[in-house]
Amino acid sequence: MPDKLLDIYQKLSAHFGKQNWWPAETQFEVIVGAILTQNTAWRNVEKVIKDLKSSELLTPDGIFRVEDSELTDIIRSAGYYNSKTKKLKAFVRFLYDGYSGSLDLFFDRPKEEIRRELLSLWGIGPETADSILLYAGNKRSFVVDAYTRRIFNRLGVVDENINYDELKKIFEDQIPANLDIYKEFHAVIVMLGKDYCKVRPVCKDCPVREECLWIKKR
DNA sequence: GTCCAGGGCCTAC
DNA sequence: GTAGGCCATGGA
Repeated sequence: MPDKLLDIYQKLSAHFGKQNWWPAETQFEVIVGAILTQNTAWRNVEKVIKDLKSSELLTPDGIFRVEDSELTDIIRSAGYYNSKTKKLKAFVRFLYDGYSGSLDLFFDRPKEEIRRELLSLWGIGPETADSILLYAGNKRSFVVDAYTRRIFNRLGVVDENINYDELKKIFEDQIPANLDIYKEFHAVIVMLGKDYCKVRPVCKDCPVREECLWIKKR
């Protein structure tokens, strides 16, 4: 069944509707959100984004200039505030060092090159790099997260211990080379994960329960 | 009180 | 190269 992934996508898409991810007004807001939401519930990030905006700090220049202690204070409710302060600072320092603080310059290169560079930064791992590439840079780079691995393991598509790059490649090999599908597929995966496919799943009314092997062998 | 959330880094084997 | 510990808040 070569089109299994697309089949799942159609079902999720029909069930959840268009998500128009990532919810952000600027490229930089996507990047900040991607770092702040690492292992953190999005609702805890929303407040911080709002506060950064009202403090007029949600720009490369703003993050570059703000004192570490003030930044830590503002992002506190997103958790891991010490390391996230360092991560945000590391990114804007890199952006100024290499690209005069310009995201347009930064993104105006082949995606493989951008990805390697993002991964070399402290605090940016594969998921954050791919989120930035896809939702801030509009590059086709599929985002894999804990939900993706859990869901497609339960659906019988992959082993639960499959590594990040292998799982990413499976998606990129099988879905159409379409930016909108890349964005929406990951978005509805997260919706499914949040609403149904949690660590302790809520299988009643799950839109893909018919194809879920995990339910059957439970 | 316990578990979990749109990860990633560091250290030990 | 990988398993385990660590980082921390807020909601269920």
